[in-house]
Amino acid sequence: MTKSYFLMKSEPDVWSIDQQKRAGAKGSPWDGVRNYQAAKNLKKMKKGDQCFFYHSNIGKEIVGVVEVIKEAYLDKTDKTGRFVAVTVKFLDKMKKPISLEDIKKNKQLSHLALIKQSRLSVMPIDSKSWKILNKMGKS
DNA sequence: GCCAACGTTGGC
DNA sequence: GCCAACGTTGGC
Repeated sequence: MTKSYFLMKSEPDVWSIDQQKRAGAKGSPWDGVRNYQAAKNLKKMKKGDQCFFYHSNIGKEIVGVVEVIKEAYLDKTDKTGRFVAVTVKFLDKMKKPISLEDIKKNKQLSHLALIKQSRLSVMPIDSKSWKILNKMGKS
């Protein structure tokens, strides 16, 4: 089974990596997504897939990694019943957060939707970029 | 706080 | 089904 990788954005004001950490092994729902493209990406997630946790607006950096523990289900916070949520649990925090600035500087990462489509909040990350970013977050 | 980019809504 | 108006996201 090969894992897929993603990146999810959250405003730390609303939901931060530290809150995710406090949620512990039970994890917590990643809900509130109201965009079809993002929802499509949520539906692609399988148990065991990993996602970068990105702080938007404040920080603008990848701050950690979470793991999908429950695959897409109807988002209870969505009255229209059109959108889905997944459940994720905290895995790791970056030794060094990876700033958007640094990601932009890396030519190997210039194809990422994070840069090209700034408004998309859930996006796939290819395994090569995943490795590069993980490396960046360690040093 | 501003505004560009872009997604959604609703009138026709 | 088109598109103008409007709303939201997120970088700066």
